Amino acid sequence: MPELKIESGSGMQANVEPLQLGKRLREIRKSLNLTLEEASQKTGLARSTLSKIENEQISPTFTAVQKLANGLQIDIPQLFAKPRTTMASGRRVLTKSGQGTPHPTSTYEHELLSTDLARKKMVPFKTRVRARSFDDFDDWVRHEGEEFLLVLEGELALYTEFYEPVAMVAGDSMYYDANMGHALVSLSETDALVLWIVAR
Amino acid sequence: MPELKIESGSGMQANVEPLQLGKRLREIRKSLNLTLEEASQKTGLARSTLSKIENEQISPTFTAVQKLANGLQIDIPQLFAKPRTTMASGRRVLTKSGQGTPHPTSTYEHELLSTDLARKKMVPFKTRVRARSFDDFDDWVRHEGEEFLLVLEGELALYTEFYEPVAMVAGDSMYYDANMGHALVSLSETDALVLWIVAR
DNA sequence: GGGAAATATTTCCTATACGCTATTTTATTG
DNA sequence: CAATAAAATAGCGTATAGGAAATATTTCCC
Repeated sequence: MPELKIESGSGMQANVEPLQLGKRLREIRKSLNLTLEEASQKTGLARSTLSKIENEQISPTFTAVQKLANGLQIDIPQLFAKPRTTMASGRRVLTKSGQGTPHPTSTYEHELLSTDLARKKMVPFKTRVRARSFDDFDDWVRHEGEEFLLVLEGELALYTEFYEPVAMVAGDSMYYDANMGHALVSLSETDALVLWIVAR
Repeated sequence: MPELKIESGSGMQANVEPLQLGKRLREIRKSLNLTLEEASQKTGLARSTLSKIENEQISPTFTAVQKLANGLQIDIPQLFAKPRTTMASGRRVLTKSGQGTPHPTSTYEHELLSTDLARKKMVPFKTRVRARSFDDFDDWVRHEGEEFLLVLEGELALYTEFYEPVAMVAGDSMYYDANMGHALVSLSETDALVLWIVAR
């Protein structure tokens, strides 16, 4: 399959230079290896209509754009946005079980599940919360961003600033604003295991 | 690769819900303290046209949208983007095991682990990949953002566009750019269970 | 509340987007 | 290279977006 090409010279404001929607759409369709006929099936728009849009012979209505976005699985802001410079396209990092980068602290034992994290949107950990860790709990953790956690093993309590603490068992998950003070303590005799993801 | 058509209601897609462009535009115009007449002057579109667009009586062409964006000094991606306002400080959402919002498709069974997801940075799923789902695999999934996944149960293969497929077992995790085509298939006789997080 | 000014909506006409079918162009195969 | 298939484009009728002016609605005085 062909490489997804990314425009380089698009200005940041859409009004500065007139965003070549048709060209963009053609590139996307090509990168998906679709013919006009196939794209037509997926989007519900006629072959000829797609052709005209791509050749900038007509200016699609917003409903047409919606059908396009839905059918080709592209989201609309992305369609109009200037190309972002993120992680190089085609990158992936596999972490085999237990092979993450260790990161121990007194209460927790973090295992970083993805390297090269500077440019990423999320930072995934697998964290072992030591048994009976309540004594070590003195102050809230608090930082920018949002967190998601899923209990993999054991039982623990999540303390959060504006709420009562909540007990969690394997399978339970929590999503919260990391600016709100938070802390995890194990309730069980054995360690608890948690998947922990932080987004900036 | 075998034949199958693409699900349009996968829930990971950004544009499943209608997106009320007209309502949005009216809000913007009001917030700028502009009358239809003034907006008309700035955009070059007729009063009546603006009115119809705001009342969703017509679907503006892309050229009309460009004029609007130009005249009112808004950039187009922003116009279509969902409200990016971060979650109100101090918020949290607990999801007990098995109590997420179900979201079934032909190959996968998604359980959404956090409600009110539009404003969040991450969208967490727990996904059951049906046993022997290989036959259903037709085309890459591809969208804006980055994904992290952790295998909770079973064995499966992650196919990614620029690499060889990789086999994963419980405890293995993967971080990748979602613009790169990707697809998960189960290798085992039983279903596989995966934690899946998408960041925009 | 009545009247006038400001603002928004509706009407009607013209311009153009969209779909169907025909035609041209590009790719494939012997 | 010819013949054929596949894909993209063009032509034309119909549906709908866009603009000018008329009508309706709201706002603001007194």
